[in-house]
Amino acid sequence: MPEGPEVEYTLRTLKELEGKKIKSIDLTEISQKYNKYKGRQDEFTGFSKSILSKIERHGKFLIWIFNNNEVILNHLGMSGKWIISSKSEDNLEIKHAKVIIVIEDSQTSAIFDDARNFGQFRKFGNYEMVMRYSPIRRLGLDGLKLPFPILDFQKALKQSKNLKKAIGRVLLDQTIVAGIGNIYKSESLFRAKINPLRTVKSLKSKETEVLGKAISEILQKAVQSMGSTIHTYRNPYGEEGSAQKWHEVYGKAGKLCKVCGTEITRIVQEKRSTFYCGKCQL
DNA sequence: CGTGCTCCCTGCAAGC
DNA sequence: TGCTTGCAGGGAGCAC
Repeated sequence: MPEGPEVEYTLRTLKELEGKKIKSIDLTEISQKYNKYKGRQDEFTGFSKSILSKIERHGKFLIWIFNNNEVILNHLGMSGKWIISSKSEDNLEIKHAKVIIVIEDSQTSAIFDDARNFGQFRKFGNYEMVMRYSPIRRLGLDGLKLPFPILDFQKALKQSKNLKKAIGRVLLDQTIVAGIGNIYKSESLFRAKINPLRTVKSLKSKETEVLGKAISEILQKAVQSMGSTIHTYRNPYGEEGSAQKWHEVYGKAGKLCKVCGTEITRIVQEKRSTFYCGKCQL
């Protein structure tokens, strides 16, 4: 389940492709089963012979920039992953491959594999068009930015639309902090000892400061662990992350809190699971 | 323009 | 054992 840290780790790996010449960007046969890819191959023929100049991460989005000025907006969704392969026969074994980027004059290709089809891979005419695209334009501060901009975080929380909402749901709002997903939401609140049901309005300045620090520490630690592997996530070399080994509350409903021994609670906020310790988190 | 709602999709685990 | 059910998850696109 890629969140900001998993996308960041993916980016760092994919950066080895920067500066390389593209032979082709191909949508796979299986991709044509799905409306979001169907009949779109023509959009990607113009990338042949272009150079991949740079890949950027904006929140959980990856933006692929090419020297033909065209840009690809890419999101891993919940099950999407990139696989860097140096053997073409590998491609056949990847069951849900949607896109194959072949590098010129090498055996290397990058394959976008996305079992649940929540991922995105779409072309924009240029970089400015992507920046104007609403989900990108509205992204809030980057949760992985160092040092974490505490004051900006506190200011963003204070927007009137947030005040009556529970902090557990506001943390998933990418227009506030970009890069937090459901796992690190619960883990950050546990680290900050804040109950996910607390309204934003009820949080004292000191508490939001502690929360901001907790978010930053959790996300950084997750990147260092190569992300969390729950079900599907792998980095582009097929390696699993290890952040799930230090999760304190996520997915641990009914298990005992390591700090106080109380059973971890699972609740549903905005149709998303939230896990917390009712004793530690007030 | 922002907000809130439904839908997208498959693999896996739990329950029967 | 084998079937059904529910859950996992972030964003697109739409109506308002």
